[in-house]
Amino acid sequence: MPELPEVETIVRELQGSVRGKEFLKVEGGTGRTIVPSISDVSKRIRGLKILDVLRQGKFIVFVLSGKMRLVVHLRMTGRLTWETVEDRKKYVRAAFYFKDGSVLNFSDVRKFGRIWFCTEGEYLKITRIGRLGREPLEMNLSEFLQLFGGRRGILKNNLLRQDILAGIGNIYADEICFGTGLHPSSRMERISKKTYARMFRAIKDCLEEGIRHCGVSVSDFAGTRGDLGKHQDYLQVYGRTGDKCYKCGSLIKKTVVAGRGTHFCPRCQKKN
DNA sequence: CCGGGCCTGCGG
DNA sequence: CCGCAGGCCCGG
Repeated sequence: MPELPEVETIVRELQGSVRGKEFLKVEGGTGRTIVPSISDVSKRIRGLKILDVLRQGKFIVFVLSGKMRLVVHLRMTGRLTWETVEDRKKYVRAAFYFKDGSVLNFSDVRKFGRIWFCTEGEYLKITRIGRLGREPLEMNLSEFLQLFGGRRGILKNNLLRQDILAGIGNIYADEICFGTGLHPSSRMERISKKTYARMFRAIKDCLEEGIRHCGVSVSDFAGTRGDLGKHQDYLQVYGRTGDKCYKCGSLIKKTVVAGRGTHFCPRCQKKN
């Protein structure tokens, strides 16, 4: 499940490899992976060049010539890999062919992933990037307090809301709660300003460390060259059910919060 | 705020 | 062989 650090890893790799490439065609199976249809996109994308690649939340945005955008969301099991990587051939849902002979594959086991081809004028609405909240790594403490300070409800639900903070998913939400020292089902309205300051640091630390280790590769994530991330070896709670907490030695527990599997240390993380 | 839908693989 | 894995959307 690619979240902000995993998507950032892919985007940084792409920035070093796809700028200036010119599209030839797009091939792939039918279905709803690509919007509009793959034949339509294939015709219209021919001759366009990639000017830049950037990340917005968990979206990957290719800035193309002709005022066009190609936007990718990997959702759960999506991957963008070069064809030279022997990567899940039977799950390739779209293959992007370039004039220089290279091919970028979008593979996706569960078919939740989406690709949009649209104009720069409509891409915010069509892809819902326009509804994203703030980028957590481009925020200072006072902005964070302004954003989170007056909120109500359950902590983890708020961390997962893309319209408040963009890019946090289930893994990093659990890690951020641990870093803050709060149980994921803590009530927002009872969190003190001091604790919010700790949460702000935890958000930055968890995401930046994830990027430094090129993401978490439990389940499906891999980079564009097929290489795996290393951050799974540094997680404090996610996926560590029954293992000892690195801080206090208690056994990590798992429950359900916000409808998702939720990992926490019963001693370090108290409900407020 | 919850739960179902979208999908498939895989673990219990 | 059921149900879990959890991205996002939608309806209630």
